[in-house]
Amino acid sequence: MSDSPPPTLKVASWNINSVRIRMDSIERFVADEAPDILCLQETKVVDKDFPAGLFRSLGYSHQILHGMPMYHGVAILSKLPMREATRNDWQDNGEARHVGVLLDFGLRIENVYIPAGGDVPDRTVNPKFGQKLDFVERMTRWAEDLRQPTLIVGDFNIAPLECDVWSHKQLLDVVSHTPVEIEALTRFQASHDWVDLGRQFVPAPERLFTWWSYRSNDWTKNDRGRRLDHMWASPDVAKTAIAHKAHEPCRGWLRPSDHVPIVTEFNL
DNA sequence: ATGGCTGGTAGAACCAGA
Repeated sequence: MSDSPPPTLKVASWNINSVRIRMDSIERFVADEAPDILCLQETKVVDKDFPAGLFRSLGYSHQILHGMPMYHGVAILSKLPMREATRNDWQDNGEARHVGVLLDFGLRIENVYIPAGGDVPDRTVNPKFGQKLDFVERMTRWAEDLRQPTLIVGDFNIAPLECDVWSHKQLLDVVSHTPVEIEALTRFQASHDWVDLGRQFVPAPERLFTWWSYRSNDWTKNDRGRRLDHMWASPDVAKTAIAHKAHEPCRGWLRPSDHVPIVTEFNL
C-alpha cells in the first residue's frame, strides 16, 4: 500500500432502487451511520441527472458514476479520494452493473449488481437465468487474476446459505436460492478466497437478511427476508474488519427501498 | 399467501425487480 490508510474506514452498500426518489432515506441513513464510502446499486439514472450536489452537501465530494437509462446503474460516493475507475460488463450487453475504484492507500473497492435472473430457474426456457450464471462465471475468471487487497460489495442476488432465507425448503426452486446459483457463487468465492464479512460477524445459523419483498403488507410479519446483499473481502482485508451489520430500520422508513444497507467498519 | 407492490417512462392490455 502506498499512502497510509485512515485509522478506520466505514463502507456501506445499498441497493437503493432509484437514487432520486430515495434521497430522504439516504440523508437519514448517512446521519445514522456516516459511512466514508457508500456503494449504490439500481440507481436508475443517467450520470448527467445523478443528484451529485446532494451527495456533495453530505460530504461525498468524490463520485464515480456508472448509470444508464431506466434500469440498473451503480455508483460509488466517497469522502476519500478515489481513482482508476473500472467498468466490467460481464454480460457484454451494455448494462451498467459494475464499477471499481482504487483508494490512495491501495485498497480496491468493487461495486457489483448481479442480474436478478428472471422467474424460472432453467436457462433453456429463461435466458435471463443463463445470463445470471454466465455473469457470475465471468466474474470468477476476473477474480482469479486479482492481486491487490480488494473489497467487493453489492447486490449479488443470491442467498447462499440455508439461514440466508426465511425458508430453505420453500425457496430451493426460487431464483436467488437454487443449488446451481449457489454452486456458481461458491466457485466465485474460491477464486480469490473471498471472506464473507456478513457471516464473519453473524455466523450461521443465525438469521441475517437484507431484502424483504414489497408485496407483503407488513414486511415484519413472518419476516420473509433473504440475504441478497454482500460484502466479501480479500483474506488480509477481512482480518481488519471490526464490525458488520444490516441496517434493518431503513426498511421501515417512508417509501423504502426493498433492500437495506449493509455496513462494515475496518481498522486498517 | 412468490405475488398481493414499487419503480421508470410513457401516457400501457408496459417492463423489470427477485
